[in-house]
Amino acid sequence: MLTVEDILHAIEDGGYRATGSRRRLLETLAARGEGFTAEELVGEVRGVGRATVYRTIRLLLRQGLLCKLTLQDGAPRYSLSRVGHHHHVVCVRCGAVRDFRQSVIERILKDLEVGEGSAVVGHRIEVYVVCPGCREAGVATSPTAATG
Amino acid sequence: MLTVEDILHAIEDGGYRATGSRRRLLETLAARGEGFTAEELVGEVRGVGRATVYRTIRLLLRQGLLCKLTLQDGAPRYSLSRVGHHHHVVCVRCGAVRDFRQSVIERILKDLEVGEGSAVVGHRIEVYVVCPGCREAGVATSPTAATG
DNA sequence: AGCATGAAAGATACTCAGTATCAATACTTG
DNA sequence: CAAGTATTGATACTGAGTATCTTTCATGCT
Ligand SMILES: [Zn+2]
Ligand SMILES: [Zn+2]
Ligand SMILES: [Zn+2]
Ligand SMILES: [Zn+2]
Repeated sequence: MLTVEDILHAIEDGGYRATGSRRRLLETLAARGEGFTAEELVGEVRGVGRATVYRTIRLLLRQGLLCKLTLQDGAPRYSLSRVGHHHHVVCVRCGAVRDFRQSVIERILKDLEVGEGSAVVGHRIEVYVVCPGCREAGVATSPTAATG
Repeated sequence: MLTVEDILHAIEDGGYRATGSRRRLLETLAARGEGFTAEELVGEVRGVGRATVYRTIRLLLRQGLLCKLTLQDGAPRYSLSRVGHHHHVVCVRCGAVRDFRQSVIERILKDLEVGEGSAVVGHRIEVYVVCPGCREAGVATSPTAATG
């Protein structure tokens, strides 16, 4: 997992400035690490405005330093990125995020290109779970809703 | 693919009424079929209010008659559902949607449960493409952005 | 250290997607 | 047809994010 300093360096390498606001934001963000909303950040980091929070998120997304993922209902959520292509396992209760990668799946999705006549330009995979902690604490989960 | 009558019957079977607004909405929606936004529907169906369009969308989603999918940037899009669990291939240019299913992937994602200690409650897979039509008409595509 | 310059920040207004409220209307059933 | 409930429309509102515009900060130069 990337550290605050790693990220600030990456920002500078991209030709942007490592400012105080960005540092404070990154520290807040790193303290959460796995799974948070933009508004949570806005609420938690003090002395940094809403617009700056969103601008920084956009910057980090562009640099590939942050992941934007989608809950079952479409609600957005962010997670610090690890290097390289990967996907996410998200707890539908607490929003905790875990990364994963399965080269088999990558190969299968790449092969879709052939049967399709279309150029594949990307994909998204999200796996929704109830994590062990939430399972203990919680009531019964409704089964997989029709995703399609 | 489901017809308007199929869907109206399913609505009635769910204990809801097959009203004129719902019929008109479904006809507009079926004419598009593959890939549209809620606001496009609002604009295209006449004599049906915004709130009703969104309410009907929500109803159809609950009944599994409609799919809500997510573009690369997180923008929402809808598509008439086919029966059973499946995923989507979406053109990033025109928004056309094609369904697909790969039992291999289903099995792999189910196995994640084991390595995870968590109960898998669902997943989402979206494959982003430039469809043949758009590829002809268009400029060069930027390669897969960091999805993670 | 002092200053010029452009990047970044703050405030605010705005857009887009979707929900809540509530009075008016349309279905259904007796 | 009347009563009662589901549905609708209008409108206001929330949540997520962007645009604009003025002020402030970081940098590099002297
Ligand atoms: Zn992948
Ligand atoms: Zn579908
Ligand atoms: Zn699946
Ligand atoms: Zn990630």
